[in-house]
Amino acid sequence: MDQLDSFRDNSWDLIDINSFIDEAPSDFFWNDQIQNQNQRAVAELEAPLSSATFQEECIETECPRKRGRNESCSKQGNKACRERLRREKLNERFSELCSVLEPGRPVKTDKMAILGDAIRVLNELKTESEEYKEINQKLMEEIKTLKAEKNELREEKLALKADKERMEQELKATATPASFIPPHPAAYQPAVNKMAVFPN
Amino acid sequence: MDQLDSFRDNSWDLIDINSFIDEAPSDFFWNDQIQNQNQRAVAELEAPLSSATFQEECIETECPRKRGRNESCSKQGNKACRERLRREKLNERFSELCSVLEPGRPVKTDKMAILGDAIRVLNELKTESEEYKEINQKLMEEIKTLKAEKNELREEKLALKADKERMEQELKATATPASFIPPHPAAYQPAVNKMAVFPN
DNA sequence: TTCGACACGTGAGCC
DNA sequence: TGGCTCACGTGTCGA
Repeated sequence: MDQLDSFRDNSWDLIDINSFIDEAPSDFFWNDQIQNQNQRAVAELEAPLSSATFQEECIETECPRKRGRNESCSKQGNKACRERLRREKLNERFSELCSVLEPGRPVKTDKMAILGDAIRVLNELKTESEEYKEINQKLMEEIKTLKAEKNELREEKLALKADKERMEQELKATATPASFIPPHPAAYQPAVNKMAVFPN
Repeated sequence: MDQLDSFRDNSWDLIDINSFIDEAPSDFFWNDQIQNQNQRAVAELEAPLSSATFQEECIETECPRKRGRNESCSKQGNKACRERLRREKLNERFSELCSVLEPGRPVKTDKMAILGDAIRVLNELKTESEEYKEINQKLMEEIKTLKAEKNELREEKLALKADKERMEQELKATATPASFIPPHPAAYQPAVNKMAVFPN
């Protein structure tokens, strides 16, 4: 505000200059430049050396008519441009981080919020991953137990099957010889059982 | 961007200004304070109001040492101080993010690297979590299958057991004289009941 | 008007 | 020595 006013106070000479050299009167963006120029003017006034270098870079980058943003002054050697490039790269990282954070379209631009979200999401994902890992552990243990039980059952089943087959053979064998004499009457009860189980 | 370009566009007049006022004898003490003072001088020249506040601040903080940091000028209302506070807060976020990123002690200070790491770790955790989730799914399916198989085995085992026991009874029964022929199955039922109730 | 968020150019300091 | 990262103060813009 104050600066702006003061800029206006001192901007007249620049306006004059612009009216001379600038064939693009539709350029309304010289506020900063003017301010910067003023600062630089003073800096140069007091530091001729730095002013010289600044002069150089201004000359070398030239940018006679370059209203369009981009890397018009990507010319190396210019510290300000390099710094701006660095800032742009940083902002790209921010955007990238933001897009990774939430694939939802609208990309935030608030750096503070992006960092905060990143911290939050990072912690959430960490705990989530950890929880899944624990669940996995338990599931695998359960699988292990189930497999063991299954094996046990299978063995028992095989054993029973073997017993059954053996007994089937035994039954066949005992059914034929007429000379066979049972040792004790109680042993005949099963026959009754069989009758009951397979009445038909 | 535009400002910069336009700034360059108009930079020559500054050079001219320099050529006017420059000639400055090579003073070798152009340290920051002087620079700041110069800038402030210009600011004041252009903005008497803000310059007053700024002066105050400078007096109160003194600022003999440029990067003397800390909150010496925590004076509210000062834009520069607020901006610095904002920067500090942002840096805190960066540190926090970094510590979340790698609990390993050494905290990085490279913002670009921190953001890059954040993006990387975020993606890694995402895929990791996703993988765990898939594995969980498969493990649960496997458990389901195993349980089904186990149940099947148990049923088969029970059936075999029943068969076996039946056959055991049968064997005992067949041990009786081959000439024995039961007159009627129903007559033997009580005996079966007795057997069932007192199997031993 | 004021305040927050950014971009800017620049000096400091570190390899 | 130059190129970098950062801190700084400031201008701008939108709410």
